[in-house]
Amino acid sequence: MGKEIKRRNTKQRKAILEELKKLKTHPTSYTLFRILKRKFPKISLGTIYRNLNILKEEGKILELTGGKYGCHYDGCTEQHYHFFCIGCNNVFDLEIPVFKGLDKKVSKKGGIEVKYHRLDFYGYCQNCKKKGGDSYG
Amino acid sequence: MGKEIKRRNTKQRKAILEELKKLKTHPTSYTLFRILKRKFPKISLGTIYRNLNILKEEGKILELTGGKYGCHYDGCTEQHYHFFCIGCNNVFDLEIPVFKGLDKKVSKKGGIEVKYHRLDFYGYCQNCKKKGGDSYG
DNA sequence: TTAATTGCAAAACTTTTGCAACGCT
DNA sequence: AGCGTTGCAAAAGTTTTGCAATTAA
Repeated sequence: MGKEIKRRNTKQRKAILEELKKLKTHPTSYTLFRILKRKFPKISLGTIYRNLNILKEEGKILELTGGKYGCHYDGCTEQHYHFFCIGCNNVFDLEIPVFKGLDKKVSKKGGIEVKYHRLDFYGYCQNCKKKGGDSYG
Repeated sequence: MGKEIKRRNTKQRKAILEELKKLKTHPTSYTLFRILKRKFPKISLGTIYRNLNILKEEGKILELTGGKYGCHYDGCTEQHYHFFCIGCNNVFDLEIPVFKGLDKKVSKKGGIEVKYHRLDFYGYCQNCKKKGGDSYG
């Protein structure tokens, strides 16, 4: 409806999206900032945040709200589920089938309008499992 | 292991837990702060945060990391799933059966150690559905 | 050319923390 | 009495924003 903004394809925005598509360990905004600084030494956190919000709005990336601070970002927008390692704080994609039809079922049962769902698993990744044993709790 | 701390049962902590058990719309820390201020006009946000962390550590409440800012808190620690209304920002419990055994299955398949999972639904609640129609998108 | 974007700095917001006074046990 | 807890204020961490300069189209 309102004012359409004509986006430009800046080097910075391109690089952020590219990095997100490449990385398997979905980084936080700050991690992304440190990575991008290698290529753009003067890049600012403001630019990172602005572009993450734009890319999210355009549906090109996913925002994963896993921890208390700092969302993690995912360059793959196909629906899939995630595993959050509580040892190393990394986030991994899981290759388990998506529950299709679940949203509709829940909508009907609850009298609500479910748009999407998110299924997150928490625990220790292969690496942290090896290192920590069960001292982790 | 280390130093066991002997907790005291203060009025403030008791009231916070009580409020959380009572409310169906799981509040954020700040909402809780405003509610508790009615009973304790001088209560501070620091007290809210400290107690939420203690209660969480004691396993008496659940921390729901739904939005970018501000976790929501739930006074019920039985495993269950949640619905986040993207209209009014409230969070509701869902009464759908829990996927038992899912954690084990995913652990095996992924070579990881899943401790628990979280299933969140997003959309419009009964109220917001009525008000907004599909202008919400 | 021109309007979106950047880098920078400051502001806004959430959460934590140091400390003296207070209050459970 | 002893020490965990509170309220307050300041600090730390995350995210947004105003603005002049830059840059993609």
